[in-house]
Amino acid sequence: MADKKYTSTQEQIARYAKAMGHPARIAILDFLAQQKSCYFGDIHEELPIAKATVSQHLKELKEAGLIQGEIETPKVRYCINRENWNLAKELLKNFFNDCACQSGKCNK
Amino acid sequence: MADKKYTSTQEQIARYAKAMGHPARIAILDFLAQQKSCYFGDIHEELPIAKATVSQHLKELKEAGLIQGEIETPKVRYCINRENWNLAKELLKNFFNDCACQSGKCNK
DNA sequence: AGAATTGTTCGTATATTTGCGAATAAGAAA
DNA sequence: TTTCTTATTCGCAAATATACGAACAATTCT
Repeated sequence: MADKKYTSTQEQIARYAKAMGHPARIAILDFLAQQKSCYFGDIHEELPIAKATVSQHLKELKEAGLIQGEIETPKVRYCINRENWNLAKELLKNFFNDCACQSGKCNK
Repeated sequence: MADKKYTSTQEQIARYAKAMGHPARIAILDFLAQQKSCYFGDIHEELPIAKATVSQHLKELKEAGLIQGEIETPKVRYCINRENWNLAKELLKNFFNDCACQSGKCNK
């Protein structure tokens, strides 16, 4: 059981999943996905948390690659990072589809 | 921005995502999905972590509903919880598909 | 009964996450 | 220049998560 590591695919899936592992971040992604607005202020208004916390969640999503932000003085515009969004989508789709459950071979 | 909450769908997606937010847990799900075996010992052999830690990860996956376990003395058999697995799959599929990116309306 | 096998639980240490208010930065407006 | 708006960063506290070895529990084997 020693010196085993995880595959890079497993690491990547876990990374995206972790970024999505908080309701506030899902709400942010939902909001950006709907294109209601891309500005920090509007995102903040949508959430029940302080702006410092919103900023932190945005940072995590950005570091995971799911969103990107650019300054549009005096505001900051965020949006879905399309490329990585689709990558995450694919990885998760395959992850779920590769289960034997799909072919009815799952015990129980 | 006060007294807003998250939708139950957002909470549920975040819950599944959080459970999947660690490489070890993805590896466990991969392993169970492939039906290579369902026994604790075999899962443990596959991972670079102590059995106490494996047990903990399994507990989290079980609490999130993604797997289930039953004693098969003297071993313990784990397997994917098919119903919730498919639910997670659907929720995530919709989550990713509902993005305006999909229709090419995503800015940038 | 005693020993071996299989996993879980306990106790503990360390690291990360979540959250907030206050302080800060940077450009726009007065 | 001072002030206002907008958002990030800092400093801190509290809660969770991650990981391990040792102790336990439950059953089987000798």
